[in-house]
Amino acid sequence: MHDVAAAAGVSQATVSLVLNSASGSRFSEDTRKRVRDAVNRLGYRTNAHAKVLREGVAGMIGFIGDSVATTPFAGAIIEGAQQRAWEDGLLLLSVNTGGDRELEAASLDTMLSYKVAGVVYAAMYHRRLEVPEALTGVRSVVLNSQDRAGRVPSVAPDEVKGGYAATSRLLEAGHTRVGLINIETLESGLPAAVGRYDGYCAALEEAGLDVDPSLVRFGQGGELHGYKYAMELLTSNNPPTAIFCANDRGAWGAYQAVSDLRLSIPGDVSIVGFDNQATLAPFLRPGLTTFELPFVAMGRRAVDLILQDAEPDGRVELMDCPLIERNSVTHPKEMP
Amino acid sequence: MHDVAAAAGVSQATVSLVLNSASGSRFSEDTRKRVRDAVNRLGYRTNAHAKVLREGVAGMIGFIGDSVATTPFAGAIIEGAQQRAWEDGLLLLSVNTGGDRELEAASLDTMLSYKVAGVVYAAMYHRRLEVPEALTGVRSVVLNSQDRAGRVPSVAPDEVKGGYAATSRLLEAGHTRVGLINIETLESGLPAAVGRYDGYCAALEEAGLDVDPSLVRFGQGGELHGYKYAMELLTSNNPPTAIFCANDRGAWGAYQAVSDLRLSIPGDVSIVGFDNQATLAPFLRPGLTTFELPFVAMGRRAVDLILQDAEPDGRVELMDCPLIERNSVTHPKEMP
DNA sequence: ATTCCTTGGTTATTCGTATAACTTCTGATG
DNA sequence: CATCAGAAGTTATACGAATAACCAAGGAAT
Repeated sequence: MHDVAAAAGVSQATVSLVLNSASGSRFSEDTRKRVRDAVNRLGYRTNAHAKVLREGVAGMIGFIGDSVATTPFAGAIIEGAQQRAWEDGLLLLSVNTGGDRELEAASLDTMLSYKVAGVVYAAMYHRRLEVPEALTGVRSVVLNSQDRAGRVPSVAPDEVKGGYAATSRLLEAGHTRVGLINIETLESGLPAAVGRYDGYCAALEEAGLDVDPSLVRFGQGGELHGYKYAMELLTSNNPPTAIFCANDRGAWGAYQAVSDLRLSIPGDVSIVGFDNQATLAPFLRPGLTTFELPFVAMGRRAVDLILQDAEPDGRVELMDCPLIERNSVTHPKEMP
Repeated sequence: MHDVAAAAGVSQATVSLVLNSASGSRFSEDTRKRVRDAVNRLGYRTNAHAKVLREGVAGMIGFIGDSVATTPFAGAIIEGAQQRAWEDGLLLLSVNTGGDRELEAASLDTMLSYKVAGVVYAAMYHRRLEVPEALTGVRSVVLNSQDRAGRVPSVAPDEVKGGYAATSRLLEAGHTRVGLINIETLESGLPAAVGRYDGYCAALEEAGLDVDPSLVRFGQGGELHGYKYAMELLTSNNPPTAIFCANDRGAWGAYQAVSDLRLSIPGDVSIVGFDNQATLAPFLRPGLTTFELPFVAMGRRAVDLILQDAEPDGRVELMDCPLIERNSVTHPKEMP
């Protein structure tokens, strides 16, 4: 900046003021032009660190994820966060810890020494977690999970609403016997499992139907369990005409079971998935109707909260999972 | 740091020297202890910007990707880069541009103003690309692609070797009629298509076999083309006993074709894929034998080059694609 | 007794930017 | 004619750490 000043024949302060002050008429047009020319001629670029040193806060947001970047699933979360940050001219300082608490603490420490404007603490899958000690006192948001201690605001998918919407989609098509293949037991406490189940029950109840335990299965989220439980449900003596699979991988297993039983989707049985797994759901035949976890939106929202300097309370913000309509749902056979 | 100095009853310089100088005996043990105690008591954390301002270079590496984070595929690339960076205590300053050159230039500019130690320019898929103007003169590496102008060093997968290894795997199992379903035409110039094809030819040649054009197909990488071309190959009057699908999605299509023809894998036809797509290859029945793109290793290597201050030439470093053995390959039927 | 080394510090300066406070000049006004 | 008000800049300082250069005191060597 001193070089630019010298080249333009003005003082360093003038250069700074010309480059930064929005209030127009502080300097003569002539001077402003000389400064801008010198800047271009010399290829001057401001030193962000000097600026931060003076101002106290950097144009960066810390992003700590357990394995977000690697997960095919949740990579979009980082994308959303970064998009939103860039809208305010901020960059993301990111680290994937792979769950290593030591690395987590060390990298968080480094981030804080860089005076990040805030920290997003993102989890690969929706759960209740303990945020690191050093995060208290720092502007931060838990993403795709919830702070168990309830001190840091969280952004997470609305699992209940999702399960409700998925089940409703099938009920509205006219089904009255709707099976559920869940991803985990309720005892696991996994919000995705518990929430989607609750939504399933709520939708049935609202439609005046009872929850029939013989139509509900709890697996481990793999396609093997999807296959096994779909087989069980469809070969029972009073089979469902539709199945809500609480994740797409389970749905894939169900597809294989349906195929092995020489039945067809959606003609004989309608299926709704969950997750809208990019490398799976669109490629199944027929295309799987499913619900999308709003990763990009959640990433955006988390950064939003930081930029808006949200109250550091334990508020949990739940975001809608939009329906991705494809071709695996139709009305039940009996009804025209 | 001044506060710490005051609390410990020494000068700021002493604090700095005690905290940083490796050479032990500069100060008395007593003084050192007083300083360390004060640091802990006050919860002092160094201000990285002040340090950078003096030293001229930050403990950060810029990472610019076109869509790397979102791609289920290549997210691992960012993981590898970050791992390697952190081994030297550096953080990744990352941006996904989605291919927007303007955003790219702007974010690169911001990164440079943060005095990053170097910039990794990563592409979602392997191709030849133009690096941004501002990158010249900056320590940088092109990742998962190659600089067309040949000025920036590149790290990319060894497609030829991969194609060669995939084909060899089938030849070694005893197959002599090996089909190829490629992901693109050779005219596309796509290194993955051209390289894997070249490797295929080289392996056949080495085995003393001719390349039979009737066994080779060029698609667009989707499972639809995989299905179509596998159908063509397998219903021809002299069908192959094994197919090398140049990507896993194509292999998936081929699986469906095999299934529709009431044939079995690997009994009737062996299949090798490419990409080891995490959400696909392990879940096919039988598990797909395929090759992995070394994303983590490439990410690591790119940062490595930056940290080692590699010569800024157009060198291309090719990395091996390891074989992921599953169950889709066996010897041909005729041979016991 | 002077010089010289060692130990254990301190002082002063630098990095690049932002900005409060000051200066100088030119017209206009009472 | 004194003064007051903008316009157009400049000067000086602070942000926080690192480090070259300096200093003081105590012993050892000459």
